Amino acid sequence: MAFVNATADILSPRGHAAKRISILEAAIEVFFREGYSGANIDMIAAEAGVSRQTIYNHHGDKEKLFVSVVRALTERINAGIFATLATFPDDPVDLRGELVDFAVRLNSNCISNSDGKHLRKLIEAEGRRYPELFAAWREDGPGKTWAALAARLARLAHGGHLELDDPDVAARQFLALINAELHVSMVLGDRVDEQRVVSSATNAVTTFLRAYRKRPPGA
Amino acid sequence: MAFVNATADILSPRGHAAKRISILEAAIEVFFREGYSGANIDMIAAEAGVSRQTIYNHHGDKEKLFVSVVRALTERINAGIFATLATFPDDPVDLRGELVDFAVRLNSNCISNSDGKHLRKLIEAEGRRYPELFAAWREDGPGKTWAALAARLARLAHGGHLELDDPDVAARQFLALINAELHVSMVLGDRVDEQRVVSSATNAVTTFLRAYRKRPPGA
DNA sequence: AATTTTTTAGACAGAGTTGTCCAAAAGGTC
DNA sequence: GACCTTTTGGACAACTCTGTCTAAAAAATT
Repeated sequence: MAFVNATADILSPRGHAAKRISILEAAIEVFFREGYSGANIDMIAAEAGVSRQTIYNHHGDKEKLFVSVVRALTERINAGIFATLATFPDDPVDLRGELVDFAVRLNSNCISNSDGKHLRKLIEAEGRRYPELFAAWREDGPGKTWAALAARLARLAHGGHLELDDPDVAARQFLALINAELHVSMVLGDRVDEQRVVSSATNAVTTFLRAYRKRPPGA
Repeated sequence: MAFVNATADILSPRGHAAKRISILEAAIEVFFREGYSGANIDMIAAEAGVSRQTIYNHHGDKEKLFVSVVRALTERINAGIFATLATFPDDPVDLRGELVDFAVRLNSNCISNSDGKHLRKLIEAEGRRYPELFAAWREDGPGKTWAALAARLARLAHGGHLELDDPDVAARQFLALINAELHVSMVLGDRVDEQRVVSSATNAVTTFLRAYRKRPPGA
């Protein structure tokens, strides 16, 4: 029975579903490298170790495959971001050190890792061609993560560690500062080593705290 | 005489040279919209109001045309950035207000204008395919403009208006903060109205000055 | 082991693209 | 007006890509 079979595939990825995954991974890589127009199904088939027909069986056509790629990336990245946000310092002993550590985690696990690079490029390259798809990304991605980070910062302010006019603005600035020194390298695909991530995060947190750390009332 | 003719064309853009320019403008638009692979010569010819053969006469082939497009954009943008940098406050009466004005000018004239959007997308999409071309951009673009902005900030520090550890870091952070609230909109091609540019610049300068403004020694 | 599902390789038509060629037309120069 | 250069439109071969179709092989299920 085809139906029962398909259900089993979703639950335990072997055989049929294993191919689906390897097709998706290969498609991410090829769309990233070549862009939507430049990518062709044969490249993806070769990279996935699968015949062309199998791709059409699984995903219908090139455009549907592309949509699946974007959805898969968005889900994975969002999961990663929320997992990392859960490690945001709650009631810090060493505010500066803990913020730097958090910034480094956020950067290396979510923003400058391979999923992050892949999705960012697909959005920049094809966002205008698929408005509804990327509008969804925008709400689920930047929209939610900004709000979640703003809530965390607001809590620090409430706990007397920070002094914020507008947590949303502060959240966006925090993210912008974290990437200030890495942006160009990431766009051109240079290797971003851990050391530079740390130094960028350190500089970012230093500036952020100079602007937003609560100062003793008397001094 | 062909040679004399060509020279005249370069000096006064009419006839021959006028076509060259309209081809270049059309190519910018089409490469931006469709990407390198997705763009085709017939689209560019139609948009330029020119026959396909004329494009081949002027630019050789698709790849050479693309290189010309990137060079033209880079030159224009650099000229704009340096012109704007010349308006950086030298000995400010109202530091905050003048920095906000400068940030707004930099953003609307250089970063979020159409050349800026076009070049940014071409770099993101095709940078890895033309390493030497984009390495040149990187040195002429971010490299020089960062250094120039850093020098301006250092002068403000020397004049007693700011307190900087590292002018280079401060310059990159200043640029990052200016775009903190506009980045996503620009990537997806939304209309960025003047009001949001101003509000983003205001927030950026507020934070920047909280971190870097020289404080009276006693307080 | 028999049966059903999935995968494969290859061929294929249809469409699109690049870059060249050519003869006629248009434009500019002396 | 005669001459030279540039532009044009159209035709063209070579190539690439998508998506379909087939029959045979492989894999999974019962």
